[in-house]
Amino acid sequence: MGRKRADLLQGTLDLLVLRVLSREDLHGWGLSKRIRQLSGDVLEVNQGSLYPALYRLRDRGLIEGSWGISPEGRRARFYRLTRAGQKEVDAEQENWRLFTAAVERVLVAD
Amino acid sequence: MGRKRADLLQGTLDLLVLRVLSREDLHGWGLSKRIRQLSGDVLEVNQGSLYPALYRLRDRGLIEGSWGISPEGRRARFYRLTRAGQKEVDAEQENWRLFTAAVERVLVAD
DNA sequence: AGGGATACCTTGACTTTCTAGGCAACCGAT
DNA sequence: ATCGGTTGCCTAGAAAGTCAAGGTATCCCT
Repeated sequence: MGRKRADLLQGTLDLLVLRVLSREDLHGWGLSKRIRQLSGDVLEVNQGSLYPALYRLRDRGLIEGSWGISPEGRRARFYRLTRAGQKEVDAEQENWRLFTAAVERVLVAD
Repeated sequence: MGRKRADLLQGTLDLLVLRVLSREDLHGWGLSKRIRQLSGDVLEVNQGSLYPALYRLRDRGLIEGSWGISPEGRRARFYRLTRAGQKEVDAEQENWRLFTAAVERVLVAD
């Protein structure tokens, strides 16, 4: 019900995850912290949204996961972009830009 | 399943409707055409999304509707912003800007 | 008579997100 | 030794918004 700040708009989470993973392989927990940090503490990624999103992306063949050891020395599953994911992130970002530009046009119309 | 663009991101429709109504009173059909036109034919508003959105906004007390005659001479329900709606549109727009700026920061990081 | 445009409205499925948990291992402090 | 905090993964159920696909009615033009 209440609209908090930090609530994500449907569809943006996939793009954010893909874009961050396009720069570095990360595990879920780290991804969450990275997105929050990069966004300047504006975007909060819920675990309950993140993991389902990762499985979605994996099922679509855009990312792959493998177990490893986190910088903190814990067992963690690291994700990396597949070839398809590298293409998808560019497409989705282009899309996002087109979309926000269109919204902006409506917002500022004369 | 397929993701077309023109699909709206959840949450933006309310803002678009409020912003357009903040400049002119319109009925559903006209609102739909106006948003498409202002966005440069990028944003398509489905009737099945628009009417529920209008009722939501009405139930939240942000807009009011009244029957009238459209420019084409047809019976149509015109909506206008309430006082609360005028405040809300500014708040939601500010919110949208903060959100997109945060996303952009993640997208272009280093 | 028929088709197209205008205009309103509803239903059901679908997708995504959120809330709110659970589980486990590790670490520092008491 | 145990307690709380952190790291880390995962899931179930509910809530919300959008979409596809309808239906209804009136008006106008051919």
